[in-house]
Amino acid sequence: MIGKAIIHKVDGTWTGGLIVETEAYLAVDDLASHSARGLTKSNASMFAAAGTLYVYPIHAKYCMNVVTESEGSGAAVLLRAIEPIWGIDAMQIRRGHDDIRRLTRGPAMLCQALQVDRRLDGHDLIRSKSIRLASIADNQSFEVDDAPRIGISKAQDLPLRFTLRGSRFLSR
DNA sequence: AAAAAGATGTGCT
DNA sequence: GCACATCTTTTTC
Repeated sequence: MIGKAIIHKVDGTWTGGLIVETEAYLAVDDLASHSARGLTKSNASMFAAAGTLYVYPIHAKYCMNVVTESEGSGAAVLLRAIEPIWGIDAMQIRRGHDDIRRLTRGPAMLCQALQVDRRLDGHDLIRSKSIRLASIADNQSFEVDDAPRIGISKAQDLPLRFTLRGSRFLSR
């Protein structure tokens, strides 16, 4: 998913950018994953079909994930940071910062900049007209680094954090 | 019913 | 670098 784009349209204005940092949460043998203890009302969309948006609340903020496996599996990729490209002025207003590097440098910052909240949970990122994944560089290759995931207390050894090498827009 | 934990961010030192 | 605001979900009593 590194090198793809995420875009969201609100009131006719698109915001979004290039995905530069993600973390994978697995369907099996991953105690840090929300799917680890089975399907509940709050994590239901993580068990939907690949391409579904899973938005969950954390510490009075939101984070967004892309479901990555077949319906019923429970695997998803957390979008942690993007390089801002579209609607930078709108994102600056939503975030309350002019500094481009402080707009989308973390999963909750990203959701605030793109105005993503729980109403979008369960949306189809492939077919939606307003929030979707996009390819902007089909013939370009990207160098990706991996490392342990950030901010979790279980399964800290798994190298499931992925970053675009050399990006200036990573969360840490 | 009550309390704690959580895939976080900010502000202050 | 550390404390803490803030709120939903999950766990405990």
